[in-house]
Amino acid sequence: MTLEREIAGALAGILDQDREEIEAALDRPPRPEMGDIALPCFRYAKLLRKSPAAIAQDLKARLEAEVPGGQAGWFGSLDRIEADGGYLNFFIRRDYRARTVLRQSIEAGERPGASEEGAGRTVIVEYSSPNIAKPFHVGHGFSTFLGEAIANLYEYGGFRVERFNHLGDYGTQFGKLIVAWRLWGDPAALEQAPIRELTRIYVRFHEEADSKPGLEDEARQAFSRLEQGGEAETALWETFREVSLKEFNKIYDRVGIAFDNTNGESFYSPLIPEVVDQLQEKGLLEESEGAQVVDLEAFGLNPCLILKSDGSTIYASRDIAAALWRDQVYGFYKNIYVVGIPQKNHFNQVFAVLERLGFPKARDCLHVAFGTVRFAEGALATRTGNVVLLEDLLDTSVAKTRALIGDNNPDMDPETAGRIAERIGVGAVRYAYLRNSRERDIVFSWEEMLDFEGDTAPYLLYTVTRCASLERKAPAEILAGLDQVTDGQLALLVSDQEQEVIKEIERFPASVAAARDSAEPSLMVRQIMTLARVFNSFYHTSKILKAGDPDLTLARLALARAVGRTLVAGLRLAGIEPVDRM
RNA sequence: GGGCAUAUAGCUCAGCUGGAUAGAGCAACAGCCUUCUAAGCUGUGGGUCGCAGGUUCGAGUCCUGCUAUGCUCGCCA
Repeated sequence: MTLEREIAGALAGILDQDREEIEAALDRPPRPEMGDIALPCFRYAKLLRKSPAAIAQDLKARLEAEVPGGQAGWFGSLDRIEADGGYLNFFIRRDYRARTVLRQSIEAGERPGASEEGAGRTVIVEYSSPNIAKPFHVGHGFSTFLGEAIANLYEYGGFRVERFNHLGDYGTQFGKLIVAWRLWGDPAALEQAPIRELTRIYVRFHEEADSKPGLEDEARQAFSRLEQGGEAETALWETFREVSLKEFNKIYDRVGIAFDNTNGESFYSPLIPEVVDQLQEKGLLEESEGAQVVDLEAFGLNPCLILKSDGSTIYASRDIAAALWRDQVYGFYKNIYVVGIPQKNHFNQVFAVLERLGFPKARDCLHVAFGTVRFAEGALATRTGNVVLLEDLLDTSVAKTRALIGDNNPDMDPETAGRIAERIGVGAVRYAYLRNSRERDIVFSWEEMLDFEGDTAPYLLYTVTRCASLERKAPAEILAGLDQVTDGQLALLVSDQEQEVIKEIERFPASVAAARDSAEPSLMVRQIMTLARVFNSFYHTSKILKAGDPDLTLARLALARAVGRTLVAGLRLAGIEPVDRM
């Protein structure tokens, strides 16, 4: 039972109110010197016909009278209770917090905040999902890194996670590509730099299509033949898909992301007729302007187009078929789409059609939307070549890191330095995608992406290296006692700064759960940033190895170890690989 | 025009179900490396929380209207 619940229970008896309501009313004071748990008494003023301040005073007196101090129960974990204006403030004993929180952290080991609550349930996370034949640019980084973090968070909660890369490998754009290839394709260039060559002809297609409107029609016909299994078209499409995937995999390998399933849109296309049958059976399909649509007026949405007037499929039909297929094969608990905000309407329509179909898990399909990566001057655009490739961003970040290591740590051997630079450089970029709430746009700026000070991954990693360094430098006889640190030693950590660090260690599991449940890694990322800040502040004002008292040194080393493990766990969830020196 | 977002310090952003003096980072300025990694730490300045009403003991937070910006609205994905 939590302390909040105990307090709420005691207060409920005195106030003659519902315990759960009181527990919900409990708050955290804005500053540590005001206590740890607060009850605002304003709402009881009318009922009790007393001022909030008088109520707080009264509650304090009653609690102290009814539960004599020094007991072993929950009251014993409190240092004192104060009435401050209309607030009743509870102060937790510092020694109690130090030994309970750190003991728990020690027991959790490398996996603080991990749980098995998701055992037996499968979560599908669809993310990254680049378009074949198009460059993998910094815009794709958002879905890729956000999705990976969300997948990690679910795994950490004991869920079985299926990572889906829903490749954009179908649609009219491939008609365009086929037409363009036949007109201008250069096989040698495709061999050398496939995506560059495919982008080149794709861009050229759009340039020429402006003056030759017939090209667009040709492209639609080419796609139609592809969908009907035309041999020449299929062979070309397979080549495009294969060479593109090979290039994408270079990036995925580099950032340590491995998908369980790379079925693209093409995979689901053959499943659509069955969906169409089902829709027809239920009388949901209507003809409108030659196309087949599902009315969604009951959902406040426009009709969803299922089949175009030429009978070919569209992305909505593919997504509907995909959701049904995924449940058949995986029996998912949740089916999560990590896709940008602009597709909000599309997913609302898809989910609404699923619901009209009577699909029982329509509401377990979730669109986890995120903002747009753009330049200050405007959107990223493949067609005009106005893009920054993710690979170039990573290379630049790693190179800058490598130079910094050279300055700061000239003795490090080049191989180690290179390996560490790769982790830090990539981590810095990943962090930039995860630190803000996901629905915010990211205005791309080299300067901000390559900033390694303050609210950045290098700051977090630097803090980890400090913790690691302390253990490296600790005398062997002290280190030997670290695994057997006693409650009595831990209870020495009662300074303001030590307590702030301990509070943040305590908050970590809840921040992990909150980040997972709201598919918002920034909640956890920001929390470990706070932990790192309070630790660095402590580190600068307090001696650890030279604390003077061996017991205190041991306790502080235990604290540093707990900080290091918590930060490492959080960084890994964010997809950032830690380093132990830099 | 309909729908959905967003608006907080010079810049980038936090602010949990309404609660005590609105917080970080960057930038600016002033300090701190013979001492556990200075990619760090400490301090200073900087805010009519887009505007106007309303609800409430109490509003950055909830409601209404307005303004600005972004996204979206069947045969692209």
